[in-house]
Amino acid sequence: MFKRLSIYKFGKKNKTTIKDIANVLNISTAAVSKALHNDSRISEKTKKAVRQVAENLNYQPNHLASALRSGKSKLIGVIVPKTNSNFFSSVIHNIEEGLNKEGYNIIITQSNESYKKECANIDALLFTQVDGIIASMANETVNLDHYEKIKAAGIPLITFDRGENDLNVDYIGIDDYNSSHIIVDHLVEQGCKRIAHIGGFKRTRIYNNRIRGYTDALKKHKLPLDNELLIESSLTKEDGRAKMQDLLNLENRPDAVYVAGDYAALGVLELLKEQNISIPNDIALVGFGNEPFTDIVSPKITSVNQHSYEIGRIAARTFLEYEGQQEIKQTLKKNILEAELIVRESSKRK
Amino acid sequence: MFKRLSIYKFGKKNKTTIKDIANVLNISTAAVSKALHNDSRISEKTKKAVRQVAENLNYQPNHLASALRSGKSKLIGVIVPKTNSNFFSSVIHNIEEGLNKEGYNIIITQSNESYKKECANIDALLFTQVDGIIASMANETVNLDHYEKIKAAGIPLITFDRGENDLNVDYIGIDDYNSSHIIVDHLVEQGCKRIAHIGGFKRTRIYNNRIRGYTDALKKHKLPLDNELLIESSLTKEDGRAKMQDLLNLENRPDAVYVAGDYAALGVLELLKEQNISIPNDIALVGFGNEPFTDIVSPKITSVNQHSYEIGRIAARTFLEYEGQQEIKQTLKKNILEAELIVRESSKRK
DNA sequence: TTAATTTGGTTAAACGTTTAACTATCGTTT
DNA sequence: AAACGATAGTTAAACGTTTAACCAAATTAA
Repeated sequence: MFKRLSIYKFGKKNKTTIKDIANVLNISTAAVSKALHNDSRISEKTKKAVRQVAENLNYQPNHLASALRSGKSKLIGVIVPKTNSNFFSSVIHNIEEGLNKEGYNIIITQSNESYKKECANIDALLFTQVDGIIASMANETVNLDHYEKIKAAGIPLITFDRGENDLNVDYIGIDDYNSSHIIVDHLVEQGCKRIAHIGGFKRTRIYNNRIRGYTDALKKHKLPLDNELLIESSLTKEDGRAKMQDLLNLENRPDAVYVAGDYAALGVLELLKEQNISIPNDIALVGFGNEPFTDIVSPKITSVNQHSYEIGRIAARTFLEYEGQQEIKQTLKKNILEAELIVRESSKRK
Repeated sequence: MFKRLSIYKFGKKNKTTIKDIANVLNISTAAVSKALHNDSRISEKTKKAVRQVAENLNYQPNHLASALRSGKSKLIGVIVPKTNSNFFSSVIHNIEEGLNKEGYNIIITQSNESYKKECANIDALLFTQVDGIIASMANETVNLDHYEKIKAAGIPLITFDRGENDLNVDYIGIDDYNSSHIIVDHLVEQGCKRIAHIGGFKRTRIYNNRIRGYTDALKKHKLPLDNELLIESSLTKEDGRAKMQDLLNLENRPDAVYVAGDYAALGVLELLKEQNISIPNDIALVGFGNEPFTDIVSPKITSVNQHSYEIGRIAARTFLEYEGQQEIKQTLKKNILEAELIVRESSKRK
């Protein structure tokens, strides 16, 4: 047995090119290229020979060269606020699966909810010559010029979850408006009469829709609309706590809280437990996103499943539909999925 | 106000090139290229003019072309088992931060703990002509041929957290062996006498080190080594439950369990709560990884902080040290950080 | 004054593919 | 027998940069 050397050299790229293959077989590089792409103008015999030699020489196509020549990098950029949430991680996984099949690879970037980082990400992706971008916007993002840049670059832009109507691009997400209806319906059914909503920023489309759904659902059930019970929040765990404390300070406390994000709902849960307020009997709690921890904590938090699988799959498919459609107009598609309420202990008053 | 058109065309890439700039200024493309790279052989006056025109024409360099010509893609591949863990997500963030500064961008791929996916990821990254790869191995991975491929490609390979000694590449991780000592010391201090260890797969270096640390620490404290108390696990939440049940079935139950992963520790916690076994008084519990949920559940789980920040930063720095070192031998570096035990309710017997 | 050096460029090839346009050979049809 | 159509390639340009090698003009040194 030899001990493997612990040292290896960089830069020593003795890469085989199609030229090497061509030389071995005494044919042109064009023939090799065509053979490898299974062009009909090359005989089966030559194709076999080329494949054999390519194998022997351990040929690896140079992606940069083909991308440069063909104008297609076969790379898709993905922008998400954060990867360490189950929702985004799962969406990414499914986008990847859908695109890999067609020979695309994805570049994942995180904005960390920062507008500046999102701009930098877009620049980096365009710089890398991606063939398309699938994005979910940062919370901070209001100005959309950087997204217009993508359109200006002439590549497809597909948004999911956090989109913006003004952008006029494809979108995949759940029906936030109706989700609020489902949640309020459920809480009313459990006997709740004063339902508060700790929502996200109104300027963000999805949160705005949830807010509209909430108010309309209250009207539907002929419940009074109390402005004190509708609160805007950054939806972090800490802000969830803070906003819940505000609600507890009210003279007329709510008997249910619908929080537009699971992390904030977790903050609410902690605060209520600390103050020995019974969940769901004193105050029922519903979160949003169905993050794994909603099923871990005690009491388990009722939440909304956002169908990350479907969203990822549809995003990939949507992009692929544009494939090859050079110079052809984009047909705008909005995919709105029906969300699913997962009822757990935090809102189930037997 | 104009209503923005909801339709835009793809492929219409009227991209400005250095040739366009050269034409405007009536100089050569070489001069433009040099001006943009701040070459000393170009006068300040020309540089200013070039930059101005570039700005006006909204010039965006074609990364593919420069990468092809220079042989450097300025792209670094990152391979992680999963992005939806706080540890990996945080490491990635810090790698990115370190590399962005130097003009590098990263491509994140997930293996989903699958050996096959890991192979596919490496192929995809090499295909994309990344300048280096920073990786943490999948649980499933035993055979290392695909990693040898990276070395064969002549680019730096840096591993973190889940590495392998046989690979002989740079590594950044915590001192797993000593972490076990710290944990056992802590549990002994709390009065525990029969400490079980639900560990990871022995074949994985980090888990093997934790196991060795565990047994050596027991010896150090003159505690008997009971094979029944040392269990190998896949460390999922479900397997954690199952392995804890095995421990509970023993005639002589342990009075403490040190679990090599937080998810498995969570399974343990759930099972113990269901069976009304008091934590930490009947059985003390320690996890590993300091995942955010350890601080959410009740009782909060004592765990080990793996310094994801440092790991990411060092990984980036390690790569950058190779920059420009073409044809120069790699000097093997193993960065072993001291882990930190975060003591919480699950092991604190007042 | 002449040679050497510096300054500020230019020219042309190269990176590894892809692809439009062309060609040579052979078998088939009228 | 001439024309045609397949078949199976070849040639050469192109993608947008970078860079080694070269060069002319201006400046400096001897």
